[in-house]
Amino acid sequence: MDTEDRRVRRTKERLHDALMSLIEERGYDKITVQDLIDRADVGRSTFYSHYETKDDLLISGLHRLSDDIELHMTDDPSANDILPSLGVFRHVADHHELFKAMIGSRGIDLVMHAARDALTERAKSNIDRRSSTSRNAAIPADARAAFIAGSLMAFLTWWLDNDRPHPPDQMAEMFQQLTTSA
Amino acid sequence: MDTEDRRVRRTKERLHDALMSLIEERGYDKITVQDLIDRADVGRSTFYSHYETKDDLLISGLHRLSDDIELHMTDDPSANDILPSLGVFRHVADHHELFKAMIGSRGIDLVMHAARDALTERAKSNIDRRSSTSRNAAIPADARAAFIAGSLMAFLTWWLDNDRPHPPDQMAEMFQQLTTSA
Amino acid sequence: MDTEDRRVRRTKERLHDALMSLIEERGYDKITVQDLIDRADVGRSTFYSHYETKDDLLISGLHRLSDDIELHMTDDPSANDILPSLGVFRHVADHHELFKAMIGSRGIDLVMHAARDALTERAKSNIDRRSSTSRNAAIPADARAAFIAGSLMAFLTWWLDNDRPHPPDQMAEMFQQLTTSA
Amino acid sequence: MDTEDRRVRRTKERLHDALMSLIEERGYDKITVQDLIDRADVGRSTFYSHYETKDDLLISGLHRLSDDIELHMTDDPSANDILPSLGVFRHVADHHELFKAMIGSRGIDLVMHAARDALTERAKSNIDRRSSTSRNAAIPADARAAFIAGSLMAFLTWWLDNDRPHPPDQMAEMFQQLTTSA
DNA sequence: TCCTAAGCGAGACGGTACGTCTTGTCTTCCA
DNA sequence: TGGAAGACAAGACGTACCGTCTCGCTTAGGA
Repeated sequence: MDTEDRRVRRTKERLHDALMSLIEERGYDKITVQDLIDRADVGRSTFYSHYETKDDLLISGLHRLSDDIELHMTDDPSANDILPSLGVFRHVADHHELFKAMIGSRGIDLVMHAARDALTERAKSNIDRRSSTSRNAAIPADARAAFIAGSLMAFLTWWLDNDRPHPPDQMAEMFQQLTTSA
Repeated sequence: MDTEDRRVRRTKERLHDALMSLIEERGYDKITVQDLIDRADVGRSTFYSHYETKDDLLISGLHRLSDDIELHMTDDPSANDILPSLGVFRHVADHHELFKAMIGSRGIDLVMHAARDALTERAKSNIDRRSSTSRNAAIPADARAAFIAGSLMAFLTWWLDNDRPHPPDQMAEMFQQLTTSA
Repeated sequence: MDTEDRRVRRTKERLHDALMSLIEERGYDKITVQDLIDRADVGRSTFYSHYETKDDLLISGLHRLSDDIELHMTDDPSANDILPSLGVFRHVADHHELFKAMIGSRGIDLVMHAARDALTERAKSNIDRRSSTSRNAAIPADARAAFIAGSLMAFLTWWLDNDRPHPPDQMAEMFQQLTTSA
Repeated sequence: MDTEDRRVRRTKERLHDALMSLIEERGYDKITVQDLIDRADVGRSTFYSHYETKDDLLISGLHRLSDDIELHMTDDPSANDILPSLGVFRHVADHHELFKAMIGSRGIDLVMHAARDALTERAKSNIDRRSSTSRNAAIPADARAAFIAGSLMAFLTWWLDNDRPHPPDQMAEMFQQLTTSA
């Protein structure tokens, strides 16, 4: 994978760029594979040799983002929380046009699902680490993790739907407060 | 609506039945309008004269369910919670084959979205009623409601994904515990 | 087949017309299915619900022509020949632009093949009828028929390739002369 | 052409062998350039540097065959016929698997066309040689030649289609008989 | 009792996007 | 330096659904 042809890398790059710009222009659902390859100046079969579907292209793009989020997170002063949400709010704020454009489309579900899975996993490992010390749980760690991650997604969705009425740090603060009992 | 032709009602009935049985057989995504009308023994144009899309048929079916849920809810001893979740868990348990069959399909997102919206609204009004007495919120009622409803959906999803490892009343109990700080 | 939907008939009509006009415009090989349906103002799936391929459309069109040829043939004064060729030469002359446009394309082979098969069959039955009276053949009737029909096609091809240097009746005369020993 | 690189010759050799074996395996139409270069172990660009298309490769292979036929022909005792057909029937019999495999494919038309052209030319020159002595023709030499060559092809086709029911010498005899009046 | 309009089944249709396939060109790298 | 390897643009293909439409049939409910 790291010894990928330079041409291949450029092709993928162009496809991702095309996807992003098209999402902002007309929304994820209204994009066809033809649109993508026209914009990216790429052959149809080339597209299909790299990605299975439009969704595949979107998801594969998320991996890049998640690395980015990771950075935000490690900077997080509240790193001792189960889910250091500040990084997430910041990241979403940074790309809010993109997220806004995706709302209402089927694509947002894909993104949300992938994000929730990643966050759930992270929450799970944080809970496990902590549980070794404090034993209080009548509630399975899995369930707690799913709850926390899902809550964050819901909170995030509300935030975006309402055009981010509060800054990221306030959002993180509220989220922290709402989940102290978890 | 209540003066609806008897034939019309029967047609709709057959379409909903067809949808439900097909969902359990092969999952929501793999159903086409053609499948529906074949199964329901209904003409193509008849389908489109009643519903705009397959999604429309699904959503319209949810209204029946929500009435059903309402019943569960009013029976709920924990009716003084912001969201009386027990009824929801019970209802989902009652139809778990259906929900299981929808998981992974695009349809579940529609259902979840509709359900979350309904729950959010309910939570909102409960919070408002309560807030008039106790004034504690640095957190907007909207956000609280979205958080609560979203959390419930996430918790529900985890429950279904893991084949309902606990009975509804235990789930409701846990949910209650996790959201006391909200 | 004769109780065919009026709409269906019109659709087929338009497709055949489109094919013919496009053949004359740019030659059979350069026509795509998309061209056909654009010209005929017909949906892609409609095309495929009636015909399997472009070739299929062409061949199915030949049946109409063969009826036409049949007429020419029965008028033929030389109807006692094994193959009354005059009708064929006349028919080809009537549509020479079409045939000219097909020369060199893959389509001409389809047409020629179909025509040869039809003519072979006709020759065969004529020979059989005659053979009952005069028994002279060391050569199987099948072979004779194939020979006669193939010869006519070859003669026809030469005629077209050289821009019909002789009128149909002269051509028929020559053909008659060349095949007396058959 | 005769100073062709040894490597080049080997490459061409392998491509022709690949073509022949693939034709017998699955028929001409089902062969792609990719199949050919895989079988011949040759690079894609290498193929295109030597041949323009798959058809080109096929046709270029025919030249070898025609040399072979030429040998058969000169051996022919009936060399005073307009077309010494015995050599042709023998040659086809020698390669009947190949020809059988091509029947029904688009490739047979290419071969037939090329063969007919060669035979027509040969017939033409024979007729011209003879005509200087016997003057009988109301029929142009061109037309006669086309007729003879086309007849032979048709006869040949019938022979192959019916799995060569008679030996080559009998076929040549019949053909001779059918074309005495030409 | 008739008759007239709505509801309906059947299914043809135009249209859009899909994922596959093959072609011929072009680039890179190796022997 | 020529050929193998193979990525690529291009674009036709046949398939799958969609939502619209026309057509008769049937089946009440009002005249």
